[in-house]
Amino acid sequence: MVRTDRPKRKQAILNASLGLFVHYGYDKTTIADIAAKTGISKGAIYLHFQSKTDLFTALMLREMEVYGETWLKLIETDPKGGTIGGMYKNMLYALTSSPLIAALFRQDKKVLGNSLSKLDYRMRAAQGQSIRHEFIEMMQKADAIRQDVDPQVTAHIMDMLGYGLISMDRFKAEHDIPPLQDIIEGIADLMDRALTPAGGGNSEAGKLIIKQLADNTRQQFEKLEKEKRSELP
Amino acid sequence: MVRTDRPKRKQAILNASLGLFVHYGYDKTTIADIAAKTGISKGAIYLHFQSKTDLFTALMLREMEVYGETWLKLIETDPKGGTIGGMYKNMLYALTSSPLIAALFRQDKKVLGNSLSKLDYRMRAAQGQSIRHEFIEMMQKADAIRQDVDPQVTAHIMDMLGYGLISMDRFKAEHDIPPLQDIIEGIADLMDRALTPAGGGNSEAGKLIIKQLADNTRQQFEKLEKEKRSELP
DNA sequence: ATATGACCAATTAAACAAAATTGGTCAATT
DNA sequence: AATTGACCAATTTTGTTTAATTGGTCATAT
Repeated sequence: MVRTDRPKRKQAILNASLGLFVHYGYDKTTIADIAAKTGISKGAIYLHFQSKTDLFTALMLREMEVYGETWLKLIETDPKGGTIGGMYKNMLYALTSSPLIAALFRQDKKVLGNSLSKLDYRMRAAQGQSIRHEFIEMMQKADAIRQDVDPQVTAHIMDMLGYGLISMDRFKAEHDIPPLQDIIEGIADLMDRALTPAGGGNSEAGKLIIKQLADNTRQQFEKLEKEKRSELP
Repeated sequence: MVRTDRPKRKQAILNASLGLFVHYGYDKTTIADIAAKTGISKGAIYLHFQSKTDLFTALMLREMEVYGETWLKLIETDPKGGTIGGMYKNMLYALTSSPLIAALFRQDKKVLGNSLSKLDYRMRAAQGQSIRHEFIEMMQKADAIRQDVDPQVTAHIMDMLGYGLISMDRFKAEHDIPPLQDIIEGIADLMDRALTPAGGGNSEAGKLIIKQLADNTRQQFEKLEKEKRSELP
């Protein structure tokens, strides 16, 4: 009777698989690999997860929650978190802090595997994590963004930048890309200058909306996780 | 002796192949296809081009020149062509006006073929068509861009937007993408607001530099074409 | 001189079998 | 009760052979 801390081991498995999935991709990572890296046997994996797909989904959900929490923490900490630039900056920092979420965001088949469609429907729910134009509209109503910009177009441009941030390495050599932090700060500066209303805008109201959005996102992820947990008693 | 206008037929071949290359890609487009679409025989193709690679290179060079000329014309016509936003807008319009150049810019293997490396070295010369930070610096010296932005980062962000403009359809559904023109105008507006110096900047000096850049690019392409033409008498 | 299309060598794709790998199970062990 | 790892069916990869396609040529025709 070798008692082990079940939740702890479960996390250890997820930790080991995170590195493997990011490095080798879903298809090329085997259960045996994960077991070996965790330091347990193959069978033990199935004491915690029904299947490989199930393991991957669980990992994704965990990462999503980390992402949401990181984001929320950044917003609360950042005194400039109420401006559109500050908000975007924090979102990008959170995004780039989790390589798996970044892979999901850019629909990276190398990482996500070639049979992405077979994966849990929850994955797809989270894929729509792009900037919604409704959010831009809310920020406009709160006077945190200039009234005369097109919400659809602005949201799309923000998506382009988010996409570019995690994909440019495919098309530009590493040494031609400035440090990630510099790019993010540059984008934030650009956004602030271009989108802040003439009078400076209402930063407090902005912060409230952004907090709402981040919390919404986090709750959504949490709900997905609960949904999943309740599947198997 | 069925006299035909050689240059005219050569262009007809290039016209036919442009559509085929863009639609089916380099690898899946056969010489027979091109001949059929042009309405001539397979052998006749080789009266104008040494090889398939040669044909493709010639087409690319032609498209590059069209791109350069389109750009230059837009700059000269546009009264706001001296601002950074105006400049970028015109570049993007020119870029999106040629699907092959766009494919080259985003290194699209589907279109360019899987053995891109075997293609003419000239192709690779033209791949480096990203925004150079030296250009941003020149614009700063001419007081057409704010002094306090980082040239490297700004150039890179512009690259990200250019890349996003021609690649987002891979990652967002067609119906979630605003009309191309709206995006380009939106980006130009963003650039102008964020990068124009406080006093409004020196638009005339800016225009001069931009014209120089565009003309430089065009001349570079022209030189490549001459280089190529002189290879076979 | 210009153009054609049958023809060929060479590359690529299809088909198939054989070998190896992998997700998942379970009797045996601790 | 917890854990293991040999085991298995099923899928994936690899190797091989055959068939089809394709870039390019050239004798022939106009």
